[in-house]
Amino acid sequence: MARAATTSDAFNAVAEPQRRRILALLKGRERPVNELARALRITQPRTSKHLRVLREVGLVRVREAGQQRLYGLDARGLQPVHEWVIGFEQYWNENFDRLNEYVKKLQQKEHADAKRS
Amino acid sequence: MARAATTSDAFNAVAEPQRRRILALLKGRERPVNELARALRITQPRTSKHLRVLREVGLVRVREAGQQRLYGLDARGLQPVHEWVIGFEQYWNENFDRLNEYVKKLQQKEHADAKRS
DNA sequence: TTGACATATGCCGATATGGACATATATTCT
DNA sequence: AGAATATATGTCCATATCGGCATATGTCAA
Repeated sequence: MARAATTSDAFNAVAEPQRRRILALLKGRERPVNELARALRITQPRTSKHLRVLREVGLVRVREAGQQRLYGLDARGLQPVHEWVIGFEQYWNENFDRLNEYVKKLQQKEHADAKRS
Repeated sequence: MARAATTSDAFNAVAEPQRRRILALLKGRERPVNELARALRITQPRTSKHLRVLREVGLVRVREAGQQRLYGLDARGLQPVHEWVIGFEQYWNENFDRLNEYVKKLQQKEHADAKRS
């Protein structure tokens, strides 16, 4: 076997910094390829290829507009990512850590009390 | 230039399905490598390598426990991912779409009214 | 010390990528 | 039709994986 394809899902599409920047640029309004390329300061072919990946995983859609193609954001594909990561929220939450320690201390105290009696 | 390293940040670490599964298995309790390998049905070396990546980006921590090494979740590194994706929430939200259309219709109506008067 | 068990690494092979460049394709203008 | 503009693709290169396998390293038990 070999390396897994990174083009297959939103997680992988979004793992590429440039692609994240493209998505950010598409918030709110559509943009033609060249505008994106200029904004990102990368070549047009490269931009097109990143857009292709984003298109294939459904994170952007294209609309023909004369000579140019307007790319627009379709953020629905990001929901799975959000749902996955949200499943870990309680584990990075500071409050949770504190609660956790609090509970531990309570248990230790109980233990000590039990011994004493 | 060549392909960008995927080992460098949480986004990339999490782009790998097996690694996501490992993180999920570490919710709540620590686990030794072999247990993870068995649960994922992948070889031990492979498991160790994925754990190494996760360790390098700080998503897991290790604790020596005699012969074995217990891996535990450190989800704080997932916060950047969460924050990034949350920035797109309004764009995939159905309510937002509806509101959007509603506004458009209002504008059209206004336009029509203006013409009529 | 020797053996069993748990993990981490090194090496090799196959392949997917990201990037640069040249070029094909499509559309608009003159 | 021919030129200019906007995009998409194909090819080539260098490199970063992912996986399997063998093996080094470390720990505990007899």
